[in-house]
Amino acid sequence: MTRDASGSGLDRSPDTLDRAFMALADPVRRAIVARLSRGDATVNELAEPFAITKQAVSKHIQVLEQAGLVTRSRDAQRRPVHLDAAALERLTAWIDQYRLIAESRFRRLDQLLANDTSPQEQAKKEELK
Amino acid sequence: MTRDASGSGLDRSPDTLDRAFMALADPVRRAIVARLSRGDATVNELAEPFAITKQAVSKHIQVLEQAGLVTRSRDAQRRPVHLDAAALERLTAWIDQYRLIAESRFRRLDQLLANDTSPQEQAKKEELK
DNA sequence: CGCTTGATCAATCAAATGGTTGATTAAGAG
DNA sequence: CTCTTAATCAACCATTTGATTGATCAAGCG
Repeated sequence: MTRDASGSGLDRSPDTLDRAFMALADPVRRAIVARLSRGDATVNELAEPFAITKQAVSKHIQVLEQAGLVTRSRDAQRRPVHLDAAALERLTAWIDQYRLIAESRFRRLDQLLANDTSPQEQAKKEELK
Repeated sequence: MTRDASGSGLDRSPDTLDRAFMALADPVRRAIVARLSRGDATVNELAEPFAITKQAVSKHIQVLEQAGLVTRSRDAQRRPVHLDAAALERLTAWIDQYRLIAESRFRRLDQLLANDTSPQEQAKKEELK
């Protein structure tokens, strides 16, 4: 996957949506997001509830960071991880974009069925396929 | 991977969320979702815009189906694929759940900052989990 | 300075994934 | 029945990923 497939050379690197959805596809990373929603935390704090090493958690955070979902700052030798709520909102925006289209289409179809419209009008409206 | 092993009982089995986010992590599958938002379609119709075989598209649809994002029915020898808007809504619901928590926390923090709080203390206030 | 803590880097390994080609099933059409 | 179309199944290959262990780096602390 991730191959160009179009010859235009535009899709060279996986975009932010790829990384963001991929990041949330893992239960450990989702748990990290859940934890971070309540406040910033360090790698060690995040690693504690799980039966995986800190190195693994560090990698997970790298994934979340490259997906733009979290940011990291410096506080002495600690590197607190911060959840970016705006990035989450961009995800829901993408999903809703198509969800709303599908729902409005469903509502229109529902109306047609309720109104018992003439076959010709139905055929017209059905060109949205 | 995908192992809970934490005993906290948060995420146990290969969840629907896993599959759903994983499904949307692929640009081809997102394009399929975008196309399906405008109406049901067959494998061949979906495969046409892409430089991949119909078998590959069939696999993508299987992934989307196991993620609960689409359903398939029978129409003679055709098997139209249908987008499940409710499944998309469940995804946004999960994201928003934590996005809203993070945002409300940010607003509280914002209020604290407005009350003349130095950046160092900001990190300490972060302990309001 | 050496020592401890927090975090990352590096090499490695098993398992999963995306895609392909080729064969096969399901349902109609001639 | 034979042929065509739609779609899936099956075997296979290349790449990627998650996780581990061991070493390394960075920043205080005694």
